[in-house]
Amino acid sequence: MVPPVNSSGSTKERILGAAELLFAQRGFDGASLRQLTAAAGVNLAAVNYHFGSKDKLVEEVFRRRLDALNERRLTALSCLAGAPQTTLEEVLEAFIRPALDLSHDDSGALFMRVLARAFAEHDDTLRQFLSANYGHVMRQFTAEFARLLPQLSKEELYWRIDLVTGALTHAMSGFGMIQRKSDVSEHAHREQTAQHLIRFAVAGLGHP
Amino acid sequence: MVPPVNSSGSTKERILGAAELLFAQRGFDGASLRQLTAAAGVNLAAVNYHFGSKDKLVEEVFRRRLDALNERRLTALSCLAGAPQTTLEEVLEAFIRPALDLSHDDSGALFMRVLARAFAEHDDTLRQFLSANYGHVMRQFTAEFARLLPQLSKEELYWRIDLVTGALTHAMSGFGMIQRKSDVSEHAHREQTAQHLIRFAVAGLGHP
DNA sequence: AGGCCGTTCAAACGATCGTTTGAGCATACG
DNA sequence: CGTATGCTCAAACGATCGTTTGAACGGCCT
Repeated sequence: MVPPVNSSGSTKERILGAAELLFAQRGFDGASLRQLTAAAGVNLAAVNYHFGSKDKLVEEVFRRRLDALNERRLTALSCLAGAPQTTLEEVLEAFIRPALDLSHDDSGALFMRVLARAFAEHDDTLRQFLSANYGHVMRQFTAEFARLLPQLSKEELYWRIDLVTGALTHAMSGFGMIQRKSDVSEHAHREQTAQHLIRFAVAGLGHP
Repeated sequence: MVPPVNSSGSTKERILGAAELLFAQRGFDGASLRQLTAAAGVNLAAVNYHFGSKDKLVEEVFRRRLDALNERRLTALSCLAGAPQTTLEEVLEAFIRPALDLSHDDSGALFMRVLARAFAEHDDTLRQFLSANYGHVMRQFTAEFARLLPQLSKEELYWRIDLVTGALTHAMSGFGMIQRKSDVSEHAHREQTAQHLIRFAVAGLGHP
């Protein structure tokens, strides 16, 4: 049913790549270990051998991408902290750009779909994992937003951050689907996308 | 594992109610017909007898809510069309209010979770069903947005609508979770929520 | 009463699920 | 050379999945 796609890399990485693809296409429940290992071109037992269980594999799929993504986000944010006059747009750029760079290549775009699924699932185990491992990133950005938007009540700020998060997740989860017009360069398209997302986020967060 | 919850109504409606709850909690794949029929207090075979298959049951869960929801949206929109000077805020109110009214009661809020899941799933069958049955609603609102925001290019408008849709879906899918503070009335809380969503949507759609 | 029809029921169907097992293979080290 | 060690493999495990079956039940009509 699912043709083998990966023929390079270690067994662990072939599994992670195939998992990212099939989790994005069919969900965590929908993608079976048999489809997954067949697509990766590895034995069925390899998942339990290398990762322990299917759930641990799911966690590893997230960890592989989010570790690098959130590190880049925090780096970009700390670079801004040095500047005397940081703007809302710059902070949002520090948050959005790394995610856009990630979804630049196909597998990265697939991961954004996986992430959007995880948000919609409302699965407690997964939420606790994400909160425990990457909650500090969101907390740091939230603090910065609060500093830049002192006129907003705490409740109002949380509402806006929640709405912006939803918009960005929804938008970036669709990147694998929409066809880029061939008459614009890859770089120009990415720049346009970044502009759309950032200007929308600025308007949503900072409107009077 | 799942206690029976429904003890009133016809078999079909008990199934639909339990399906809404379990689809929201565990997803379309994750909720089995055995859990579902046990929660509804009906026999396992009742689903296939009354709905034909599990997939048809999923469609019926959507149809039951979306028929009324989108009819109310279109009614509210057509009421506005008569007025000489309609504002962006009024059109967004026509779109958002019916959904908020729906998620007023518990089962309605659960359905918003189901809807958010369907968006994240990117399932082709389900998308075609939604597009075929309710695409005209989105098209009508889009036309109204285009009329009210003539300065926006078609591409820019689609981007903003997509982002606003994502924000609203994300926000409303969480309504079942967050606890309302007991010191504000139900009605006041709903009014505040509506204000947050509408003002955000106005800012996201209409910013210069 | 008797036959019909819509509905419910327990039981079973084959398929597929995540996981485990134990043998087999290769490479590295003494 | 012998033997650990890390990994892969086919095969099987019990559980659970969606769906089907045929008998049983209950109200309604003639």
